[in-house]
Amino acid sequence: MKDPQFKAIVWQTMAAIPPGKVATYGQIASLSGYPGHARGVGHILKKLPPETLLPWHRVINAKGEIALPAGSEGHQMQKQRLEQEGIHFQDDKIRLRLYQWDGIVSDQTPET
DNA sequence: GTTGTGACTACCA
DNA sequence: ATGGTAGCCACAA
Repeated sequence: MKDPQFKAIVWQTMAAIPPGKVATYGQIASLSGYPGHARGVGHILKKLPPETLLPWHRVINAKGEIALPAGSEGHQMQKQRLEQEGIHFQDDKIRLRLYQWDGIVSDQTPET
């Protein structure tokens, strides 16, 4: 679809992620009203300016890890920020995945 | 205009 | 459980 609002909505959804919690691209897309558009979200994040105030670091892939290439600038920063928010990592993978805010649905933890 | 690429996912083998 | 494939979208050339 060609919804010019897509980007804006994604931004809002992303901004709604509370500290200490993270969401996957797919969740962002779904919550934004566009299920299945995870990739679009990813691209939008990439397009975000470095000085953005959006909590882009709280967005991770479905595997529970940082989507950015390991070793890249963003990857390191994101990991650092997440740990700063109290999110525990385990071999570059997030252990706690809490998708739950504003009374919105929650996701189960794979593995557990 | 089409083609290719990418901070993704879900599904099937 | 791991690996390959197809579907999605936005953007650059």
